[in-house]
Amino acid sequence: MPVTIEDLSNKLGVSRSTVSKALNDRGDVSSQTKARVTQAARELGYQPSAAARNLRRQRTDKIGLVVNYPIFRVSDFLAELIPGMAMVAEEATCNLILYTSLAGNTQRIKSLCRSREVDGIIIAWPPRLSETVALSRLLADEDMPHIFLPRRVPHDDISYVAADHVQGARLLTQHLITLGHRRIGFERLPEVFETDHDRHTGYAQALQEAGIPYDPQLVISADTNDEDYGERSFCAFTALPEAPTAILFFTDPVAIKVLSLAKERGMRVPQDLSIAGYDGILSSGVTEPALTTVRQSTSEMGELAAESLPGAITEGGAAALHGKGAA
Amino acid sequence: MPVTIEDLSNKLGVSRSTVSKALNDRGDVSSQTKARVTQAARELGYQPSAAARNLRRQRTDKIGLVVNYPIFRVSDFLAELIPGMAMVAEEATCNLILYTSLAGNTQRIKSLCRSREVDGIIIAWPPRLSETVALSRLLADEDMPHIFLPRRVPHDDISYVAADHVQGARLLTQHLITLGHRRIGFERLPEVFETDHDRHTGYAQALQEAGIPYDPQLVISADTNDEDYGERSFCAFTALPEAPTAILFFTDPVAIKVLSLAKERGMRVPQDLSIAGYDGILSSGVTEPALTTVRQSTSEMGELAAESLPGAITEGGAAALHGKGAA
DNA sequence: CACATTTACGAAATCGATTTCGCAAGCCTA
DNA sequence: TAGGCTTGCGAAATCGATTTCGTAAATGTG
Repeated sequence: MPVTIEDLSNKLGVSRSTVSKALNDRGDVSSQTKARVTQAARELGYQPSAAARNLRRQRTDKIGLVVNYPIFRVSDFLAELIPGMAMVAEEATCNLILYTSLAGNTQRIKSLCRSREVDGIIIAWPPRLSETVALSRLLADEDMPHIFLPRRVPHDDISYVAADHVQGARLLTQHLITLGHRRIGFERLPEVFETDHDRHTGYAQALQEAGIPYDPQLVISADTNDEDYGERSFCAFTALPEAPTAILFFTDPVAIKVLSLAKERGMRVPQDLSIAGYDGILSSGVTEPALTTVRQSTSEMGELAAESLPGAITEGGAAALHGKGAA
Repeated sequence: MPVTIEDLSNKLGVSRSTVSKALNDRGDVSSQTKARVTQAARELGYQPSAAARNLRRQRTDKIGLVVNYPIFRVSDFLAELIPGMAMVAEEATCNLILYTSLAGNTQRIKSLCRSREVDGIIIAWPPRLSETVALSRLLADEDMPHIFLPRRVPHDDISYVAADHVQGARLLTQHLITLGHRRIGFERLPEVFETDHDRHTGYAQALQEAGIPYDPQLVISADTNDEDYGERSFCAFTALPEAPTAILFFTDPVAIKVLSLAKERGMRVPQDLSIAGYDGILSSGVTEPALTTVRQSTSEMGELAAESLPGAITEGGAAALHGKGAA
């Protein structure tokens, strides 16, 4: 049985209140008493019970990381995200609690809020916009500070951390233009997230700045997210009457897949076709030729999210927090 | 302010005890009363306070994942490990709490135990053997169920989950032998973990089974873990009077590095040199030529660890738990 | 009908901290 | 020296659940 505050107070012949005040450095305690208490606490290895403390203080110093998506799909991204978040959280004397099986289940999210086992929530991979907004309202109703990651949520009163995809896609496109490309393919994602919208905006901006006309034929929408995704996309581009000399893809795995397809068909990369990805995952370093890619500063985003939440919690109420530039 | 059990009892005109007993399905409550309580709880959206519950029950249904190593070094592995662990834990109505900054700090680990904010601990990447044993003793003294991952701990009373590296290395070596290799290089790791020892055992076993004499010259110890690690290793092997035709490396990143070095020097892989890794990380699928690799079933290990701990906690006292075959 | 047994519920203790508020002793001031 | 202030401490309330145990009513038994 661990040492309790009562054991301490008995041993010292002072009241529990005094012990508590001495250890927490608040209230009226003489410096002598404080010293005696501190000393005894160290000797007995006293550590306050987290449960008792949480109950009384009505806070837990824990942040929930709710992964709102089939987790196996995002584990690469997760690997970058989690370490940073956990470390930053711990610097603020918080810890991260993982919730992987709440996806889409409003009831269970509500339960999580009501049980008050976390002080705030980070929602990784929020659902489509309308649901995200609803989710945010729900959390706000429950007085639960929260933040979305890594997708922009275009509402003034909803907090998120996300890369600046407009800028990212613009830079990437500019890079391809600098290399001499004029016909640049762009693959739209089927999902209706801001991410896709922003990238498209950046792509269009870069074209305009370079005086290249925007050709709708070069913008192809991938219709689903299944296995053949990459292949169908690739075919759609190559089947074009005037095929692009470079293509922008949105996830490196897909770009890598397309790269190998292109090589299979005897195209030389990047001489015949330039392929660009977006995630900057590990593999980009090991493929050959190396993939042109914009690196999302994932770990930074995680850190930012973890940082922002304790602040919002302490100051009471989640302040609107936005933005985060891509590298 | 969330609904408390008192609100419920007031509304229904029954005592708190009755409400609690009804909801937890224990003690004497008439089925009518139980129905009324359940109904009201649903209506009001009552969810018991985690803190109050934890305090009274003296358990938290939380498992600590203590990453006992600079976390950025292991994030790839972590990405595979965490999802499985978290999901399994949640099936057992537990959650994982991340602790990334306790590495080696005995005091803080002791504090974690004493605060009782977790019911059990998974230690990822335990330190060298002697420290691991000491750590296990400490945790046992604190009555904290715990398990080590993913390294074998050769003590009967210490629980761990790890791949069967003897078998894994044996299979990999056999594979190379089947391909016709007779001189197979083996790289020993500088660290004194069982992992290295077991792999070496498996390697030696496979050679013996194939009637190939064990040549100590082919076994090279990497001395440190720095940047040039892969390069020095590679040079050591190629500098041998009779160079190996295949080499076993222990981490895929190193193997991949060596692969590119070999290509730089004009060697053809695998015609001139076979290179084998061990981790089975993503990159193995995207390098060219594909790396021969033994896949550690990381996610399974995570699941196993998460599974074993709640059992040990419930049954009181961590039962000795061992083994886990490699694929 | 008298007595033993169930059944259903509630009062109160408990988990282990924090925090408020009151009180006594010591000190100062006029 | 009487009255007001400060200082240091402790009694008790509180956070919100669970659990033990006692008791009244209902039921069963001879």
